[in-house]
Amino acid sequence: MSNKSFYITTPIYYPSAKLHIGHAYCTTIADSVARYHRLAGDDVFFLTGSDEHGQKIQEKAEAQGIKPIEYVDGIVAEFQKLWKMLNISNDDFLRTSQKRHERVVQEIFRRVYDKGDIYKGAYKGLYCTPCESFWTELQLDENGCCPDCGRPVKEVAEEAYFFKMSRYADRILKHIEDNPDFIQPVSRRNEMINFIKQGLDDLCISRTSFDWGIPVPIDEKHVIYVWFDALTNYLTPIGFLDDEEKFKKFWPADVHLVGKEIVRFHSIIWPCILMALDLPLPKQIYGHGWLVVDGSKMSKSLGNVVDPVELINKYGADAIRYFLLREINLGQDGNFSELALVQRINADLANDLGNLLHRTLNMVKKFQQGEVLAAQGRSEIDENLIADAMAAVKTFDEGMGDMKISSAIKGVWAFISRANKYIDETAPWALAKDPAKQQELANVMYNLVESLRIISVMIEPFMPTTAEKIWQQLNMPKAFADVRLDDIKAWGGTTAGMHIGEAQQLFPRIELEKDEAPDKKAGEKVKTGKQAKGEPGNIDSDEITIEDFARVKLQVVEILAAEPVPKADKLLKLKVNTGAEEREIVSGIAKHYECSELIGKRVILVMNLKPARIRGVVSHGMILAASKGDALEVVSVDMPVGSVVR
RNA sequence: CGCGGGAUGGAGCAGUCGGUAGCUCGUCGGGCUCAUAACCCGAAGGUCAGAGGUUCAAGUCCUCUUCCCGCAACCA
Repeated sequence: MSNKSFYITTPIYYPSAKLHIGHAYCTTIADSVARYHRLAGDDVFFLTGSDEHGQKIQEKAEAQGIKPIEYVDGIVAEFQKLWKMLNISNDDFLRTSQKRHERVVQEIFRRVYDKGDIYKGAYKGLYCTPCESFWTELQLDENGCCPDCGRPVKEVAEEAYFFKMSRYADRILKHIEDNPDFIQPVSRRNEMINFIKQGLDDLCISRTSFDWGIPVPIDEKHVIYVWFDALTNYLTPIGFLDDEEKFKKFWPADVHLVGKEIVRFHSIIWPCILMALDLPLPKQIYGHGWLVVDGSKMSKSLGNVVDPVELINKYGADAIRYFLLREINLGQDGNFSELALVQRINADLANDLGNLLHRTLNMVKKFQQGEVLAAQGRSEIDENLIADAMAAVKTFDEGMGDMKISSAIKGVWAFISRANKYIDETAPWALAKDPAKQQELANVMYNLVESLRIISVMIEPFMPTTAEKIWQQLNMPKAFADVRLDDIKAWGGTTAGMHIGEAQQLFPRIELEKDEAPDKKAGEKVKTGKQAKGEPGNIDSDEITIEDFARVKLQVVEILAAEPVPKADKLLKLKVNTGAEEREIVSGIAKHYECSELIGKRVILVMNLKPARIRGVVSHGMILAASKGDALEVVSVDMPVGSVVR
C-alpha cells in the first residue's frame, strides 16, 4: 500500500540566542499539521533544525573563548529540549554543521557552478572597520555613519562568488503568477510579485571575511554564505544524495512554513536555486504572522521577550499549543498575552472540554456503574447530535487539510459545546430516576462517550497529551497510537459493554484574583506565586497598583553631553551615564535650558521606556521634568549615579 | 509619492463569489443540578475609521483622507 506522502518544514533557527515564543509558535503550527496528516494516514516527513554558520556565531563564540561548534552545540541542545517539552514530532533535526549537510551544499555549489550560474565577482559594501561589519545604505544612521558605533564607514570590495539569480527572474515570476497557491497568504504573494517586478540582482553566495561555514569546494579561501547553506537544508535529510527513492517520495515539499520576513527568500531565492538544479519547486510557501506581546513587538531592548520554557512549566505544553493555534489566525500577526492565555485555558479547556469529560464519566459511573451500555433506537435529539458530530469531523478534516488551523479548532469546539447542550436537552439525571427510561439513559450515555471519543481524536494534532488522556479515561480498547482519522468518520466506534476509566481533571481552573477587591488594601501583596505576572489589573480605572508602578524603572543618571537636534527647535540630544552604560536620549527641553548648563546635572531617567525614533534620533528613555504653563524644570537630585528611584 | 499590514458592538477577533453583520470573553436576566461556582437559554450593545464613487444591492470593489503598526535583502 503506497500512502500519500507529505513533507513539511519549519525554518532552521539561528542559534545566536535562546528561542522565544515566536519560534515555538511556528514549530507548533508545523507540528499540528504534520500530526494531522499522520492521522489522515499520510506518510509524513516533518523537518526542523538549526542554521549554525555565519559571522555572528563566530563572534559570539570568540567572545566566550570557545570554538563555534562548542557554542552552537550548547544552544542547539536547548532547542531540542524545548521541542521535546512541546511534544514536537519532527522526524529529523538538521544541523547545518553536520557532515551530511556539507556534502549536499558543496555538491549543489558544484552543480550550479558547472552549469555556469555561478561566477566570481566583487561584493561591494559599506564597511565599518572597528566593528568589522558590513552595512547597507539604508541601515546607516542619519549622518551616514555606522549605526553601531557612529563612526564613518568606507566602501570596500571583497572578492565573492555570485549566483546568477537574475537569469531566473522571469521564470519565477511566471511560476508565482500561474500558481496562486504557491505563496500563502495572498497578501504575501502580491508583495513578492511586486518585488520581482522591480528586478532581481544576482546573489552573493560566498564570503572571505569569516571562516565559520562550509568551504566553497573550488576555492578554499571562501565559505558559502547563508542562502546556499541554509535553504538547501530542506534537501539534505530526505535523501538528496544518498537515497533516491526517499527523495522521489518526499520532494517537492508540500509546505515550507516560514515567518513573514523570510517569505521572500523562500519564494524567490530558493526556487531560483532549485531551477538551476533542475529540481521541482516546493508546492507551497506559507508565511505566518508574528506574535506581538501585549500590543508591542517582542524585542530584547523592550525586555518583553516571552520564554516558552517558563510558560510550559507554568501552564503545560498542551495549553500553550492550544492557545497559539486557536487564538492567532495563521498568516496574520497575533497578540500574545498571559491574561488571554489564562482566559482561554479556563473557558475552553477547563469549562468546556474538561468539564464535559468529567461530567460524562461521572454520570456513567453514577447511573450505570461505569459501564457503557449498547444504544438502541435514536431520538430526534440523538440524530441531531450525530449529524453535528459528523459535520464537525468534516470541518476539522477540511480545515486542517487547508492549513486553516484556527477554523478547524473552532469546529471542534463548536461540537464540544454541542455535546454540553445535548446533556441539557436530554437531562440524564431525570432519566436516571425513571425506571421506564433506562434504555433512553443508556443511549444518552453511549452518545456522550462516543462524542468524546471523536473529540479526543480531533484534538490530537493540537494537544497530543490531552487527547491521549481523554482516550485513557474513556478506557477505549484500541491503542491510541494506532487510531486514525478513518476511525471517527463514522458514528458508533465505541464498543458497547466497555467500562470507563478513572475520571481526572484535565485542566484545573486558574483562579484570577481581583486586584480591586474592596476589602484589600492597596499595596498589599495579592498575587500568589501561581498568579500570572505582568497581568494588567483593573484597566478601567485610573488607579494603579504598586505592581503597576514597579514596572516603571527610574534611576539617577548624569548628563554627559547635550546638543541640539538639527531641524528641531524644542529638542535636545543628550548623552547620559547610567552607571552601567551610556545612552542617548532625546528630550523636549531646548527652550528651557542651554546645553552647557545641563552637563554634569544628575537627573531622573525612565530606564525601560520603549525606545522611540524622534526626528531621526533614537531615544532610549525619558528625563523627568516638572512643568506648569510655560515654566519647566528637569527633576534633579543629589544622589549618586545609578541610584534607583521609587 | 519607499514597501506592506491593520482600523468591525466594552475587550479580542471572523466575515469565503458584493445579497438580512457573526464568534469568544465581559455585562444583565432566566434555566438546570450530572459536573471543575462549571453547563444551557435569552437580552442589551455596532451608521463595519472618515469622505466620495461603481451597483438594484458595498464591511466586501474603486479613489482620496486620517490614525495605528511592522519592514527596508540572515529578528519566527
